[in-house]
This record gives sequence, C-alpha cells and structure tokens, in this order.
Amino acid sequence: VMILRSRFLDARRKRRNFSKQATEILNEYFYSHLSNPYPSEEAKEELAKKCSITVSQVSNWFGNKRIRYKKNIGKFQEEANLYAAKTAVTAAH
Amino acid sequence: GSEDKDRTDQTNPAASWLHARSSRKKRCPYTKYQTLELEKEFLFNMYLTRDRRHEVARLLNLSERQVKIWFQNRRMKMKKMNKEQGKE
DNA sequence: TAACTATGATTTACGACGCA
DNA sequence: TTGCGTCGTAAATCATAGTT
Repeated sequence: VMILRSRFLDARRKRRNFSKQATEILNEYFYSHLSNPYPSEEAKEELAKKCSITVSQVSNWFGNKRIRYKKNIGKFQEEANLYAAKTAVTAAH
Repeated sequence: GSEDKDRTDQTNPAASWLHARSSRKKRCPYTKYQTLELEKEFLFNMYLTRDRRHEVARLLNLSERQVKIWFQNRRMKMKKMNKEQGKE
C-alpha cells in the first residue's frame, strides 16, 4: 500500500515548463507589484485562469520567484527593466 | 546601523518585503526511515495524542515539536491532494 | 551526450491568528 | 493562559527540463 502511495506521489513530480505566455503574464504581475508581490487569493485565481495553470502553481511560481529574485537581484535586473518598460507603455495607453 | 540595508533598496525599487527570517532553525531533511515511519503513523491516525507524539519523537529521534509540525504539514498536504483529485 | 543551469514542486519550520 | 488547529509563507532541497 505504501509503495503504491509513494509511487503515486512521486508521479506528480513530473513537470513541464509553463508556456512563454504564462510566464509573461506572471512576470508582468510580479514586476508591476514589486513593492508587494503577494497576490491575493482572488488575484491568484485570475492569474491561474489567464495562464491556464492551477492556483497552487501560481503560488509555487510566486514563492520561487520572490526567493530567487531576493537571492540575486542583479541577475534579474535586465528582466525587471524589460517588464517595467512594458507596463509603462501599457499604462500610457 | 541600518543605512547599509537601506542602500540596497535604493538600487532596486522597494524589495523590502518582510521576513528577514533571522535565527530560524535551518531546514533539515528527514531520513527515509523517519519519513516512512511518520507516514505509517499518519496512516493509522491523522491526529496524534500527547502520548503518541512523545513516543514517535523518541523512536525517530525528533523533537516533539518537529513531530507536531510534521503532522500539521502532512494534513495540509493531504488537503491539497484531495482538492486536486476532486477536480480531475 | 555529459555537464551545467533553469525551473516547477516538495519538504521543514514558523508567524499569525482561531478556538476550546 | 496554554496549546494545538489551519493558512500562507520562507528557505532549502529535490528532480527533471532545457541549454551548452
């Protein structure tokens, strides 16, 4: 029983990278809320829908993003500028 | 004293989102044996009695606090799994 | 194709807050 | 007041996908 259980559990560790589009949407949210990148439950649900992923996956993504960003801000500088510019253009129209 | 920290935030737009997690016990992965025994116990009952918790902690060389928290986390995991299963 | 890196998921450990 | 419950998260680690 335990073996079957653990086998079932391990199977979920198979993963696929998110689509380019989904990553784009998540990053847009992250960088436009950089002062407080903690989406509410409602915001998570909306992001999940837009990205065609689950709410849990959205939570995982933000958890990973926050810690990895904080760990090495320099590495994400270029990406940050890119999305900052993008949202600036969007906001202007 | 705190000016050095503030300077970092200056360079990078407000990345001061809390949790400076100081003085927290570093995460220590449990052994295969510990995890397996905890899973067996969980299968028997999802909630521990005081005595059982003490016994399990002794047997696995974990603190009672660690065992308590393991069960709390395990219940959350189960809840999450049930939610996902129910949707498919 | 064997390293190496990026990335999504899971595992420990708490803080915040609820309830008995 | 103590003490264990859930919820959301940090941080480390795991395991595989993607890259060089």
